[in-house]
Amino acid sequence: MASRTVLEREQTWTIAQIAEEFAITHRAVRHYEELGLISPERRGTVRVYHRRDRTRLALILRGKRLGFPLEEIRTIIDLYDAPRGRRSQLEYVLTQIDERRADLEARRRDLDEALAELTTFEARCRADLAR
Amino acid sequence: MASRTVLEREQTWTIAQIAEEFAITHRAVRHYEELGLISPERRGTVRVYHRRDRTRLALILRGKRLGFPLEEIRTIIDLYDAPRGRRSQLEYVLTQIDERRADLEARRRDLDEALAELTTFEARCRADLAR
DNA sequence: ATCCTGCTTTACGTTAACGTAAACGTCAAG
DNA sequence: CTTGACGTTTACGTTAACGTAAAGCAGGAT
Repeated sequence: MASRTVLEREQTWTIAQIAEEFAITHRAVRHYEELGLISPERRGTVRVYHRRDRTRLALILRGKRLGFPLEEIRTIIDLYDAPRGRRSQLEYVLTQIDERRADLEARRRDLDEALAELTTFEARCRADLAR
Repeated sequence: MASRTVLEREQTWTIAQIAEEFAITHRAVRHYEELGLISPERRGTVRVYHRRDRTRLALILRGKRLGFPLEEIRTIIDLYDAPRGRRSQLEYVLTQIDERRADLEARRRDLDEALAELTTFEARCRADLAR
């Protein structure tokens, strides 16, 4: 029993460690919490972060890099650990997944287009240079 | 000479037509102008838009869909019709292109990652559903 | 006991990207 | 010649995503 508690005691982090590791400010971390994107444990008044929170933070930051607003990011990552008990809920989640996929694929088309233009433009520049 | 002027008279658009076509407001169009992203001709006090402006607007909106800030979008599309006269300028433009490409490819990695996760998540949901 | 360090809340400030009047010019139609 | 229908400038309002003090608690070191 003693070894069990030791082995299963999962690691936690402070807000400073989290901020440091993800290269953001504590203010930003709390802001994400205010918007309901993460909800760390409270020990008394102090925030304690678990692996779950780190996972969500990684998703948040990737969402930001992709240019999504925080509110939208929230609905997305909430989707990932939504209760998928009843059949109706599962079906709802599946439709949401489809919407998300459509959005992401549209973005990828834009992105590939931009990259393609960049390539042909570079070719023109190199041609000018070789002149 | 008469046919020449008729044939070469290039088409122009009003701000209302532009806004309509791109599904944005006239206010947004003027905002982009204030930030120097487009610079339509002036006939007296009135704005006259040419094909060039439409091209830039398309680039602006795609940049927005990709989540870039307008200031950054400006530097990007300015790059496209920067003067590439002197060799030094061409070389500068080429380095800029490389930076842009790196940025876009990083985004694509994020995007593909997100899509992959979505796919495995969907599989889990479908499995749950088939239970 | 006090001091420092880290954490907390509260609250006002800031930047970006427009929205939203307000108030005025203009030109073709009635 | 007076409406409209568009166009223009000026300017203040709004939302998102934090930044930036300010002021206070809490626990370990001296």
